[in-house]
Amino acid sequence: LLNGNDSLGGYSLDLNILDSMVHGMDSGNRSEYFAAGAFGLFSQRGLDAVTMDDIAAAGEATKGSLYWHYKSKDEVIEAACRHYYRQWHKDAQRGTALINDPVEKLRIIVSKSVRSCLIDEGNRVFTMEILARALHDNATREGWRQFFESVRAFYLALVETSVELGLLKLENPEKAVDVMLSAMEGYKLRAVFEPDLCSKVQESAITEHLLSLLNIN
Amino acid sequence: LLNGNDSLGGYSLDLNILDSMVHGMDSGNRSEYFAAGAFGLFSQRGLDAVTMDDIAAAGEATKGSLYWHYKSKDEVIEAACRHYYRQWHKDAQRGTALINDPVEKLRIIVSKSVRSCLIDEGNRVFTMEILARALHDNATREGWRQFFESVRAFYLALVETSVELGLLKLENPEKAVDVMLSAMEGYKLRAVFEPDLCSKVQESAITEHLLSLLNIN
Amino acid sequence: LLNGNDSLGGYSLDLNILDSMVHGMDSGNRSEYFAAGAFGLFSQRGLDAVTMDDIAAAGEATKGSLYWHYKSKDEVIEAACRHYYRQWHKDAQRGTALINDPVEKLRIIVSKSVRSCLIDEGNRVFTMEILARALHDNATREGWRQFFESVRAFYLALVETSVELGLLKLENPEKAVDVMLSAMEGYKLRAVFEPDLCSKVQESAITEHLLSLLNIN
Amino acid sequence: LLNGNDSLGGYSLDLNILDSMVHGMDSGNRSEYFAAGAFGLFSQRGLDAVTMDDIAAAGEATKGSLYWHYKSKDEVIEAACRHYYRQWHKDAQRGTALINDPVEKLRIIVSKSVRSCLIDEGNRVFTMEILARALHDNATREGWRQFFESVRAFYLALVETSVELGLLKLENPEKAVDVMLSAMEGYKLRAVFEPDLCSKVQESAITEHLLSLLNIN
DNA sequence: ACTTGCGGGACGCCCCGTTAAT
DNA sequence: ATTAACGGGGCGTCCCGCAAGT
Repeated sequence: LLNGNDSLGGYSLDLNILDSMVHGMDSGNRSEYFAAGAFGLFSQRGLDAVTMDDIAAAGEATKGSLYWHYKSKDEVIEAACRHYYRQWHKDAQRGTALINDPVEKLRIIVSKSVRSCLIDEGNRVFTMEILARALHDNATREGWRQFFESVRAFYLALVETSVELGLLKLENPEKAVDVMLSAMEGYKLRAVFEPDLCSKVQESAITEHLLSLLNIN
Repeated sequence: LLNGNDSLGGYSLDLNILDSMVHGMDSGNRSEYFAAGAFGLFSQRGLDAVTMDDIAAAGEATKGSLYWHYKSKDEVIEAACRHYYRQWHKDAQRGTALINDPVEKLRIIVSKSVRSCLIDEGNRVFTMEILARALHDNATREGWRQFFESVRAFYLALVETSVELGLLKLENPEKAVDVMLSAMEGYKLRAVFEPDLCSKVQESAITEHLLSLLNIN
Repeated sequence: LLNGNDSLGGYSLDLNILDSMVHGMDSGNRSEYFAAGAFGLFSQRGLDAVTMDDIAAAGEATKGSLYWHYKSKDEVIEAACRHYYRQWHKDAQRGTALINDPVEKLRIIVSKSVRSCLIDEGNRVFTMEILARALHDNATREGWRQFFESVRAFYLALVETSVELGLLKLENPEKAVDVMLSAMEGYKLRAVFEPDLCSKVQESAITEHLLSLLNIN
Repeated sequence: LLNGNDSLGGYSLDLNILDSMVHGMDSGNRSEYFAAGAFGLFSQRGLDAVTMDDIAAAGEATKGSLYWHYKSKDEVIEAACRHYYRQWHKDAQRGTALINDPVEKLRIIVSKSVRSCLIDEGNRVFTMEILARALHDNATREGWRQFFESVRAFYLALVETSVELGLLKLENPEKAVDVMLSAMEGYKLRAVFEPDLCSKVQESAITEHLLSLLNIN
């Protein structure tokens, strides 16, 4: 029988990082509050333009408190990243929890991803900031690499299940997922200087294009 | 008749920015020397990690001298961008000057672009830095937008000529170029955290993939 | 008759501070534990380089606990001083308790002092730290002054007793003690930058020199 | 024949560090002005209590300017030390330039040293601060060690010359100088908490005591 | 009595982009 | 074209309370 949870659970157990991304240990407490606020500021003004004082103020506290939770700005940035990663996985799982058909799941996930990664300006900006930082910071790069890998695995599992069940026809599922993800990143990058490309009007068009790369629709 | 220079000249006259990109006013003198050095430093260490002192030292001069040529760091960054833009266009024109077949031109340009924009790490890093800056700086964004537009126009002119001459079959040339460029940007973005994606080994594979999006080969 | 305790008791009753130095009220409890730990850290890293967190951690407790015992860093430093003062007096009394001959007592005390104040690096470093602090802090200065005065009185009592008993020949006992103590401080100060001066090899040479200033041996 | 300049010049050429102490390269310019001001502040308030802003203000400039001359507070402290070292040597040479008799020279130098190192409170305080710092900072320690060595050599040369000329009777000149210097340091240290010990009233008494250790008078 | 978690200002150093003087 | 000077913060850290638990 088709059981989405199983198929997902299968790899999610292997990738223990995903687990920590979904059920972060920081959730609920003050640290996460700071991280969420920092994420907001970072996505508005950029990593460098946000000071530790700003972050503290956004958390309605002072720097002294902030530095109790995180011992450096680097750690705050890292926490903001984890906040973002967790959000994506939470979103993905919330949206597909009740669905069984893997193709339908793919439709939902792609649609959600377009909305969250491309249309949502805050997320898009934050992502770009982090990637620019990743150019010169190993930890940031590695963090994003792992996140991206988990996303890729997420998609791949669904695609391969769909193919196995005969619901999808793809010669090379892995390559298809890669091309689709690259296309999404391409949109993201171009949106930096062509904001209209990722305006709400384009949402369905982009979604359909990405799905077509997975041979869906 | 098919005349590459004409077809290029056609729109290049319209886009007066392109002209300045190809025949930059700074060329040859001291300012351009600073800009080139700054470009090198920026692509190695990142925009913020490079100080005005570094740039001055790289140009074998002092900060005072640098400030005589450029009145702020912003202007130096802008100049480094122009340096990059010019380089691309010079490269593109040098490579296609003696070729008449537009499809062949496309092959060359795509191949060159892959090498220069994706394989070349310095350029790739600099591009990312600039795009991150463009997120919060209008001038930078506008500059890149114009550059990208000129690149797009460059490709489009060649594609449309090819189609008109029956050398290429494309239902929607504009969209094909867009998809191809998005794919290229996608590679660029993923290469940030997956360096192997743009290693020299992948050069031909990437080139072929991009050309296939233009229905070439 | 010769009674060491009497001669000592004589001034010790006048200087009630000495009493508290020998029978500290903090002894045994948690406060003293903190003070001893702080003393250790101070003599290794210096007063400023040690944070309240460090001291708390050294006492296997948290800062909150430390602040329950002492209400400021100043108080902790003061306590560390008392710890050091007490140690000296305990040491001096333990070493001479069973001896009756005041000259022999002097020999022992000088020898012990050399070992504890000059050869022992921890004590030497701590002393210097405290003296530097005393330059600008009245309380610290006054504390050290009283300690030094008690030490001086200790020596003087023994010297005067010896002279009275005809065991020692000194024209001006007070001056002799002063010169001897100054010489000891001189060694201490020079040892800061000439560590060999107070290495273990020099122990007996220094001791003999100091005793010779009291006309002993 | 007796030629003070020769005898002094003899070792001063050997100790090239002394030369740099007397004819400092910083003299006259702005850097030295900062150093002198810093020295003053340090000797009043202590090394830690003086901020870079204070030093800049004392030099009638801003922090930016100060940081142009010295790249860290450590360097400023080092410069203040050099300022002090130079001062001593200048003073010593100025005072003995026209004198030929080495014993007379010794009288003058000891007298001057008492006045400058012991009676002068600023110098005394600064010295103590530096020595406390030397406890944990190698560079400071080494600097002071070299200075002290140069002072010792200065005295020793005069003493040995005097002995050779039969003007002074000393079995072990080296030891005599050492004992005298230790005694001086002893006064210095005790003056921290017994200010009267180095009050102006005591000047001649101390001087005579120190000279007596060299068997003079 | 003693601990813990957390919060709060203050400020020091360092560095950087930028002008005057010259 | 250059040396010298200028302010303006940012990060990090520190010393210190406060509340609630045990």
